[in-house]
Amino acid sequence: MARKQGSHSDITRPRVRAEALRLIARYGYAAVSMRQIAAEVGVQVGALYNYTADKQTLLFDLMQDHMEDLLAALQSARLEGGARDQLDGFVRFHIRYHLPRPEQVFVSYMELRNLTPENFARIEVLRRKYEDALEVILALGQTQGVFRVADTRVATMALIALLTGLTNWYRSGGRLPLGEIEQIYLDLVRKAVAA
Amino acid sequence: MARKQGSHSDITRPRVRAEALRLIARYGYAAVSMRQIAAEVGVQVGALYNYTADKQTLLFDLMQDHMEDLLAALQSARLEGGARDQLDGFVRFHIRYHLPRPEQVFVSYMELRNLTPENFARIEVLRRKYEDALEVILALGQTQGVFRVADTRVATMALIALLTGLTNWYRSGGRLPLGEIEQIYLDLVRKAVAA
DNA sequence: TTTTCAAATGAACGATCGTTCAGTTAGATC
DNA sequence: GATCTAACTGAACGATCGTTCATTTGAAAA
Repeated sequence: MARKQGSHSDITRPRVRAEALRLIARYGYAAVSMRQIAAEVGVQVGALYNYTADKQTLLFDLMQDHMEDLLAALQSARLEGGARDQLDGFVRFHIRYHLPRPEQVFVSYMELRNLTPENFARIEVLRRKYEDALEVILALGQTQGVFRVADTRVATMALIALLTGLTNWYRSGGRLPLGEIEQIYLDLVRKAVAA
Repeated sequence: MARKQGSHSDITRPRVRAEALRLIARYGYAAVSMRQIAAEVGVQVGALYNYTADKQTLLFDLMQDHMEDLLAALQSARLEGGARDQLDGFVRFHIRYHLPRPEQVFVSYMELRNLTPENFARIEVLRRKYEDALEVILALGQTQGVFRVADTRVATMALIALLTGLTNWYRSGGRLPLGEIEQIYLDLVRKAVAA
């Protein structure tokens, strides 16, 4: 009979994920050893292999979970209305989803080269879906005449880079409150694509 | 008497730098061994230590050289005229300097966490100088009334992220020629900060 | 109380790591 | 041709790496 309550794995499994994410975000995948992760969790290194096939899979799972959670949250946001409203919604969603998760964002953008080619391809599919959601909005605004960009794909890449950059320098408790920064980014994006 | 012509070090030294840069850009600092670098150069690993004190210094030197070359090139660009002209000049300079150097850009932005705290602080000073050059332009345009941004510092960080993002996805021989992409980015930046 | 097995230990595997250094080599200098 | 020395080799150092596995542990199930 499988143990259903108080099972150690229910506690240890998420802790492995959490400590791996924290350490990899801080020191990088290649610089973090399985022994370091185990020490932070409070187990011996061998115990980690009850929860992951190998180190590579642990990294991939962290990145895949992040991308799938991101896409699910975007779906739940249910962006509606005209292109302008949808763009506002996307910008707000992006900022509010990413800022509280600096470690996931950092790992998902910095450790791509440490994925095997197969795993890399699978993450790229998910990332592309997210980019496409923005491009669809830009294309809609273009046909509605409320946006004017020379190329929706280039504008998409540019805007996502602009938005994601915020995660790299924003620190809570900084000079400006989050709401104000959100408004500034909203203004920059609106103007950049305005007709 | 020191050998002045045909000295092996005149050949080996730049090759060590070049192969280290190439490998680190591809696999990451922590994932590249001194033996890999030596093998690419075509020497034994011990020979590398004629050219660098240790692996950390090799990384730091690559990043410092990049930042100093960047700042020197920016000085040489001699941006003049009104704020609008200076902003155009900065955007063009940034794109034209960074795009031919994807490896330097990649390493300088991705390997910051692998620097010792002392070396990190020294690189940050250089990076801040570059950011400040753009912020001065934005502040000038703000007082001249040709730009309108809610916060010059936030706008600076946002624009640099937007511009640097180009280096991450641009591949020569892609769908659009470089000149066209440059024009698209120029339009996005101009509109984003427009009064 | 006894049984059961998920969960974790602890030790070991071969491989690789950054770094050091005594010794060899080969080209410029005399 | 002899001398000199910058440049490099080749071997070694202790440490650490990812991964495996027989064994132990302890709490739920019987």
